[in-house]
Amino acid sequence: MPASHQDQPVFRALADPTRRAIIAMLSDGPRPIADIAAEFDMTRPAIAKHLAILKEGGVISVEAQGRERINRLNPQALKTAADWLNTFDRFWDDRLAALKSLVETS
Amino acid sequence: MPASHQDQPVFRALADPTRRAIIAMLSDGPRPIADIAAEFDMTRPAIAKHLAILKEGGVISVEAQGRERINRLNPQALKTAADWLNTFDRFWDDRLAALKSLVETS
DNA sequence: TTTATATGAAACCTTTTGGTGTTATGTCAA
DNA sequence: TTGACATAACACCAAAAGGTTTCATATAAA
Repeated sequence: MPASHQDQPVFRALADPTRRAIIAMLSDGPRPIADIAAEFDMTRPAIAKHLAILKEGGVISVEAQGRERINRLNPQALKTAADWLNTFDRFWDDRLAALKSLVETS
Repeated sequence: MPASHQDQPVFRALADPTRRAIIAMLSDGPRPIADIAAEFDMTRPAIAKHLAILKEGGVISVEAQGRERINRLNPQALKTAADWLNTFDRFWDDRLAALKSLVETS
């Protein structure tokens, strides 16, 4: 899987430590903004901006539920980035690479 | 493998499309700066800055050779980022996840 | 030794990023 | 219906990012 121009929003989303922490947090289940913001030493608008960038990257989807907006992780976007990185896994993991190609061609 | 503060320089290095292109380029073998810069519509100092950021992230190492400086890919740093992302692979690849745990415990 | 080449390094500029505070809006609950 | 709550939507700011041009320095080659 070659480097694609389309990957940019995902990698941008991953570039900030706060956003990676949000990703990890949402992997335990969806949450509203205020709930997320409570975990950080940062104002809610700042978190809202991070969520907007995560959404642009397709990393989360947002669903309105009454007056709350539920943020849900969309792992497929992470797979995009993982796929690109795993292109290089021949450099560090020959055993796994061999197995993977076996599985994928079966 | 949990999100680590230590990962930041690597993810920062990956955030720019030019730098990802350089990474892909160096995966075919080490190159001097001018050689890399020739492939981009950008001045050499700009490329030099990107290389500095890649080096900060541990993604490349630089070795002086006469008046040239050879830039060599260091895949281990990429593994750091890949490991973090692959933490989420249970969401998209159950078959591979199962196999992986099998391999890793053998 | 002179000249060309490969790079480093500094000064500068514009845009983006990551924050803040404030105000407006829609929804739930008393 | 009134008040509290969850969020959106500014306007604003400082610092970092991503470029540029210019100049200095070290090495190779003529």
